Amino acid sequence: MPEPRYQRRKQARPQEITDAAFAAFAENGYAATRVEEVAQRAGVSKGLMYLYFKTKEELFKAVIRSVVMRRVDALIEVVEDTELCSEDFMRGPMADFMKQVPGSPVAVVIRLLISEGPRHPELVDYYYENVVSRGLAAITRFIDRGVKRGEFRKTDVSDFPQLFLAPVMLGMIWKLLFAKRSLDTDKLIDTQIDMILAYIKA
Amino acid sequence: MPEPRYQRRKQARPQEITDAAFAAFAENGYAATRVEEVAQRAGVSKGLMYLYFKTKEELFKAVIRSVVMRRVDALIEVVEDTELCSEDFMRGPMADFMKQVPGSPVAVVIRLLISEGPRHPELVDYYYENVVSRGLAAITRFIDRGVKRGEFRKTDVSDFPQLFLAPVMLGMIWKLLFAKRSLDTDKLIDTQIDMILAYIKA
DNA sequence: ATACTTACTGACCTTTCAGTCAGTAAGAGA
DNA sequence: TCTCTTACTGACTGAAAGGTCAGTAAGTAT
Repeated sequence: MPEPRYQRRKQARPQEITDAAFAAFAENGYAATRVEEVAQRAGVSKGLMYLYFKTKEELFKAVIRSVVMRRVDALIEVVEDTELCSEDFMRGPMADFMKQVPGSPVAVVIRLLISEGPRHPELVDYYYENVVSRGLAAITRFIDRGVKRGEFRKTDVSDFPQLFLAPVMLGMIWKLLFAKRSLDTDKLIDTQIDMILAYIKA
Repeated sequence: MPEPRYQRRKQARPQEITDAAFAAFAENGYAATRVEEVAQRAGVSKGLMYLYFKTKEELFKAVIRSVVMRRVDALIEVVEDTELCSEDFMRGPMADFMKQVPGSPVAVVIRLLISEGPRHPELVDYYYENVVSRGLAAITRFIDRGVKRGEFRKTDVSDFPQLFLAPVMLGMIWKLLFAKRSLDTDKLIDTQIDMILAYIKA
């Protein structure tokens, strides 16, 4: 009895292909990744790729979406349901969240968006609406709540939630480009949080 | 008498080609830019390109180097030769410098490095040695000088000059990806400087 | 003018890769 | 066991783009 040459797995394929594509894109970027290489990683023929994704570009979009989907709501939920006082929250759960971003798949997505974004405006919009915009809004709500509770002064910071992202962003880029020149991203983030707190505490 | 079909300009060519390539890369990124398109922009035949640059990759490196060369020392000189007190310097010349980075060619270089850097480690090293490392060192010296003068407290900030870059970096990426969602980069930078000052002032 | 050097051209070669499709076999149903 | 459907394969195609090179003409020296 001959070993079956392949299994039919219609329902699992998209995930498998998407995962393989993510790994390949993470290593080499979009342009330098061949569809056939993704197929090999996914243990699938090149032809099948085009059964599930009409073009390489569609595959790219699917990859971004799948990564985004999986971990959007993490921060937002944490922010809304905490019982800690604002300072403890910033130094605790919020700092932890920020620290793990630079090493996460999100960093890869950002890199891909920076490289390919200008040629895929709808994708950038999608990412903005589903991640950036919601994340920033959550931070702003958090700050305003602190103000309302009398823990924080009223400052420019609630207009610039990006101040929280800035060191995370820099940490991401640094890790990506200058991996061998070490930078203590965690401490960088802690210091930024210290500064913000010193600046806004009532 | 027939119009000459071209001029020979051996010495001016490299610059011209490099400038054209920078413009093309800025618009479409490295991978999506055809050598022939660069040639057209430079008003030159495709063949000539390969006379001055052995490969497309060599051209890419030359572009990065030429941009870097032209404006490395700006910040560093300004920092060293000022007579302002540290706070005024940070709010004045230093802030101005930081604010103009996101719209400058440096932003394009960063984007190119993020996209292609992982495949050109020597180029990343070159950029790190000539720009990042020297820039950060200048900032650290500036902070330490402030401490020595009694203007600043001794804080973590002199270990993390990246805190100055972080909002600049975020501003760059934002402009690149989310151009249509406005962000007041200047005010973001001012706020970060406010925060840093509040944190380190003696 | 004439001979000579070489910056420059543009047609061509070659490779690479996204995308296609005729055919095959896995697995479900009868 | 024998269909029958369709998930899947892999050889193929066409086009795009990096790179080459024989030839041409701009400029220079004599």
